[in-house]
Amino acid sequence: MQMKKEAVQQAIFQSAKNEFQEKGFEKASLRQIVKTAGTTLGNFYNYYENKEALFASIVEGAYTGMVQLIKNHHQWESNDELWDLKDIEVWRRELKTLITPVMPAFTTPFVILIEGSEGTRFAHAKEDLLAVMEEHFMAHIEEFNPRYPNPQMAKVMAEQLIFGLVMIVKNNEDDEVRQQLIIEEILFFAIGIMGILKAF
Amino acid sequence: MQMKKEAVQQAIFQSAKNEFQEKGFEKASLRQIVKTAGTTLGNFYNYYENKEALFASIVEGAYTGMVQLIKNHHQWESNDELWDLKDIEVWRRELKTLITPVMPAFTTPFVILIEGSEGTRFAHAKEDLLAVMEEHFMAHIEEFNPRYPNPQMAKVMAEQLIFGLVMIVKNNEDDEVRQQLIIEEILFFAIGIMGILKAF
Amino acid sequence: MQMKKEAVQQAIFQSAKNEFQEKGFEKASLRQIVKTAGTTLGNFYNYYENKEALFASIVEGAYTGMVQLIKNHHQWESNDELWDLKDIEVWRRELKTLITPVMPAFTTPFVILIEGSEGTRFAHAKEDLLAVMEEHFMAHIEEFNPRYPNPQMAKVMAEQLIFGLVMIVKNNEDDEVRQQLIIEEILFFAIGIMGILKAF
Amino acid sequence: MQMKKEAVQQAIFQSAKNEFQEKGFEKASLRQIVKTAGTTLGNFYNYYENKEALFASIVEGAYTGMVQLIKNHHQWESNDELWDLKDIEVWRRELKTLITPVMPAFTTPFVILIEGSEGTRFAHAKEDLLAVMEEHFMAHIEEFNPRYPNPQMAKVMAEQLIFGLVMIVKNNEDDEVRQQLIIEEILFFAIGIMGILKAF
DNA sequence: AATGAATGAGGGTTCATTCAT
DNA sequence: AATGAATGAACCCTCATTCAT
Repeated sequence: MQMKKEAVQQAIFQSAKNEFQEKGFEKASLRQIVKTAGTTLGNFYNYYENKEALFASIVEGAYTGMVQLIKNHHQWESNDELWDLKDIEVWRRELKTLITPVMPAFTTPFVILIEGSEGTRFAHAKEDLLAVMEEHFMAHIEEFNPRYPNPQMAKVMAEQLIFGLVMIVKNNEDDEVRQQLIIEEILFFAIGIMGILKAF
Repeated sequence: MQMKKEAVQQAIFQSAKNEFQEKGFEKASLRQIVKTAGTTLGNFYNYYENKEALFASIVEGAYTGMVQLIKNHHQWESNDELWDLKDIEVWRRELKTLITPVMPAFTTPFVILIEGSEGTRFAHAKEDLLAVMEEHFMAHIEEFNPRYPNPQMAKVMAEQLIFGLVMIVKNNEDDEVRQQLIIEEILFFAIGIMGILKAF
Repeated sequence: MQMKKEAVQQAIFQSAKNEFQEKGFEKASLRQIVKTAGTTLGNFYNYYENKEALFASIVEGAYTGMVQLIKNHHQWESNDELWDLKDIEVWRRELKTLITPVMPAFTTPFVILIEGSEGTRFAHAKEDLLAVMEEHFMAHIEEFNPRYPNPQMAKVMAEQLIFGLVMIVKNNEDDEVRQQLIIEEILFFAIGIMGILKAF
Repeated sequence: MQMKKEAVQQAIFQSAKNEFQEKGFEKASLRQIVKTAGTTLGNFYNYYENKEALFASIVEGAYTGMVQLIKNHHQWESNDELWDLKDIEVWRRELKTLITPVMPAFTTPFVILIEGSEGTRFAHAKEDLLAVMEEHFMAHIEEFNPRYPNPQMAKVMAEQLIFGLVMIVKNNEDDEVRQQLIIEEILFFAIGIMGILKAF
């Protein structure tokens, strides 16, 4: 019973994407993955070196994309004059052009990378992204209201925003929809933060 | 070597709370729990029927509390006249009185219930809370801007808010701090949502 | 079906000693060991941390004994005036008093340590002993015939002597017999070496 | 990508020789062998029936050579008048002419046959050779000192001599050097044995 | 001649749970 | 109340071998 190589590889890859998204790296079972893919455990090792290599093959692209994003994160700030605009629709348009080029980053592998990489060499990815985001939020607090008494919110915000992005990707297959929701998400954060900072 | 019954039970209970919070139900190891508790695997079964019963003992209170909260969630709406207040400090004061009675709900067991109950009979708890919250956010959309083109954000908001509460509890031991951050969190959501809804 | 703890531990230990001696660490099968010991694989881990810990429990004593022997190996030289004695029976008596205190080193665990420790943290033991022995033989060559044209024999001698000791232990259970044969072995080496060195 | 048949066969053969010498039959990995040989597992079976057939192809010559040597071993004795010669240099010359014709026997395949054939139909080869050698040494004991109280040394000697030959071949590539060391080895044994026998 | 897909058995290890003591 | 011996299933992984292409 022989299949085309690529077909099995693809079957394993897809099956693994599902399993890893549902359970994360550690809880995911190779036995389950290969069963769903319609092959055997022994045969799996004709396609991937081991469990972690399979995981890496799924997540690697998302990881390097994320690293790039982090490296260029100072560019985000450059557009912060937005904050002064009164018309929210202008924000939406601006955000759209800003977001479009990084949209490829927000796919299922990104979700797996953030939520499911404990136990792998990518485990630090989430922390790294988190650190950058927290710093970013902290900078905003410093800028707009250095006397804001709850700076711990910067971390909460960071975790929440990343989690929100993950949820958007997870619950929506369509690229267009994802982009629109991400725009709303960012808008929501911008407005919310300005709101709680302004008042003190 | 015999200890007072209650002391052992407490040791197991505390140790389990840590283990379950760190790893969730499925990844948590009874061997690790009893080792930290200073007893043995065999003895464990003198105190709890099995792994899930131990989990239940930790999470049950938080669960029934959550169910109560959900049952009474129509009361939340009643105070939504808040939304019209201009002075954000008034909101903060109002929220404080609103939040205080439900603060006991937001403790470690709540975190475990939401994040770590996969594989137990409490697995649905998160979904239930989520459904109510989503409905709640949806109602706000309906009320303030029925033509808002991204109603999927209701679910994102719901997941995000719950996650935010979990993060606040997880990262802050002090009750006072927790409460303050939860107030900021809710404020943040209120302002953010109003912001993205208003404009259309 | 419950046995006395010590009985099972002993059964595993003995079974493992056989298996390790026959196959060495890497080829030895835990499944085979526990089957011979009359227990199950799962139960094995109630007695030993893992395969290597079991191996270590067998070999550790022999290893530290060997290290001591090596540390004190300069004492061997001090008695080399023996070499001048004409009467071989005097040698035998001298060797007996020399050998007696180190006899406990030459047991089955020593055999396993030398022959079967590849793949464990004891893998270097054989090399260490070898190096000391080779150096020892080389010193004799230097002393008695620095012009001997085949100094590579020092290494061959070293490997052969160690191997001979291992064989003696392996093929003879009785302590008395072992000691006598070891004496003959050393005598044999002494005479043989002097013989091939003298002539040049 | 097709190679000349013989070239592939040779590549496998050489690669296998290394692998079998390093690890022995059972621990040797066909996957490793074919990888080093630059071909694939599947293709391997176009050249050899299975793992053991490959092993046999390497070892067969050494085995039949050894069998011949054993069959003719009575000839060894015929030259034992050597033992009476006083001048060791004469022995060396005599041994050289005696050894030269059998030198082709002492090559890598011989090493593999002796050290690495466990798990194959050649497993008994070492025992066979050993038996003959032991008998040989025993005969010397009978001849020179029938009252020697440690006849078990015959077996030790046999094992040691074979092992020594293996070590010499293993550690020295050059044929000339091998031959010289083998001569020294035999000399060493002759002198050593005479030494320990004489005295009783 | 050559590839690599597929199988099935075996390797060491961890786990929750049961039960005799 | 407490121990730890015992089980059986599941985990990831490697292996020699077969076979369709």
